[in-house]
Amino acid sequence: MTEAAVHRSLPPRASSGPAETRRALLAAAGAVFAERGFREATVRDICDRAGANVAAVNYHFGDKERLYLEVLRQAMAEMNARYPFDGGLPRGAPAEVRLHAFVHSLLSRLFDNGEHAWLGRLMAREMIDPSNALEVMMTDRIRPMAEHLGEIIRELLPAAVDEDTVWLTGFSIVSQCLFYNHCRSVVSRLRTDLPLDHSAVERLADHITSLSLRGIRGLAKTPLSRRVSRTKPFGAVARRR
Amino acid sequence: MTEAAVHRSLPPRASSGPAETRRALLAAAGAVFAERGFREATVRDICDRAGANVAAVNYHFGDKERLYLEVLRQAMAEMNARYPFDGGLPRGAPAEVRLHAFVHSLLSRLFDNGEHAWLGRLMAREMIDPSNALEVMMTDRIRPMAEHLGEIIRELLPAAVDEDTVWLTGFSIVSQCLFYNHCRSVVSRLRTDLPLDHSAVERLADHITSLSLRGIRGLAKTPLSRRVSRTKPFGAVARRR
DNA sequence: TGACATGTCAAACAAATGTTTGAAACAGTG
DNA sequence: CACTGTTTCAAACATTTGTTTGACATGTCA
Repeated sequence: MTEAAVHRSLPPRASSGPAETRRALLAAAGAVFAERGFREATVRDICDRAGANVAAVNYHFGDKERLYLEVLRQAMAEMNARYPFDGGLPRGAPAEVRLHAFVHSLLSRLFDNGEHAWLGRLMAREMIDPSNALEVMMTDRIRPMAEHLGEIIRELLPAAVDEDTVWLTGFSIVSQCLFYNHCRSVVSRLRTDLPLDHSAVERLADHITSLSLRGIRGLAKTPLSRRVSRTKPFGAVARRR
Repeated sequence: MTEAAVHRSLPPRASSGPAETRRALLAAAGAVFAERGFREATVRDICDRAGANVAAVNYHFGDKERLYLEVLRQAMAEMNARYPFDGGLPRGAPAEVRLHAFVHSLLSRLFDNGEHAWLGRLMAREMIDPSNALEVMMTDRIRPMAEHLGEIIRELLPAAVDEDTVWLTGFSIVSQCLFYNHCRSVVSRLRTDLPLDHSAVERLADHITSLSLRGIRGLAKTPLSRRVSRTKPFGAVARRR
């Protein structure tokens, strides 16, 4: 029995007590891990922000790494529920509309400024410095997202197109969204007047979707024109020119 | 006598000596900084790999941070010279061709596997965790690159188009390239058969360039169709729907 | 050769950090 | 109240890490 007041019907939401300590630790840890990265984040900093003792992390979570994984799991679950990549659209909607909803949902998530706003930064860190947490991200979010986007793209392309092209097209679309997450610091240094928050989502989603749709439609009509002869399928050994 | 010929006119490129120590430290530091990040990289690790004493970093560079900045400066200079973003093309070449050269050059740089292959990773780190080094990157490479790409895009778009659109289009193009740098770990987990080295450059450059060109050309013809009414210029306050 | 500047090295230092510990505070139960 | 299990806390511990230090080696040059 980890909690003292189980026999009461009220949840222990007082401003102190074990459950509150746990919650405060998770909240503080998310911010600190995203701000500083796993290694550079210190449990002392986390505990200070949570108003808890240094030993609290080890008592409640075992060690720093298990706290990290728990933080990630909770934030992923909440953000996945808040931003479904179908944007709440039915599967029968036109592919163009579903693509726009996908892009809009992804951008909204990246520009979220709520409790878990730090998740984007934390995920960017994991992609550069993969740890066990990246596998959680892959199965919980990235693989399902890729699956969903692949369906949309296949609907927009002729059936004859190969899988490589579907993937490359998906990467092209996702990359345009993630750019504002991974390169936020660069964008704000290049264009200081460009707001990198939810107020930019509509404009960016429209831009990315329309540019990509035209790119895809053209691809459907003209299957790589003359360039197809210069390219090799992946897996083939390419020689330097 | 570790090196016999310092007093001669020959540069001290023997396998030991002060200059060689410096060189070995720079080489080792680049790899370690990119692998582990500035903070997590240890001078002991760097010195071990360089075959030097722990005190060598402080003796030759003052402190860890000045070593870091020196590493970055040297690698940037070498990579900037090796991969000019105009791809060696004259300014008079058609914009479509120059765009392809730009994308090809950027991808080649990201997939470089030479002495400074680690620079891409180090830059990705800086974008997530900006330090003084990011300013060096901005002035040495990113701002000139943005300038160059802007010229190409303006040539491809009607003169009447606003600057915001030029920037967004540039971001769309660059993002598709950087994706394979920042999200390399994710891509390789999604498609294990996709080679993320120079053998993929041709294919990726063709894909990104053609998709983007169609997107741009469509933008030139149809200026955002009905969607233009839903978007606001940056700087205007956007309301939630 | 002998003084001198330059590099190199092992050892030590001080600060930071994840974790442990033992005591104290607390709450619930008989 | 006494007893028990849970939670908190200050202090301590063991490592790691950037940097310093003083001795020693090396090459230069008068």
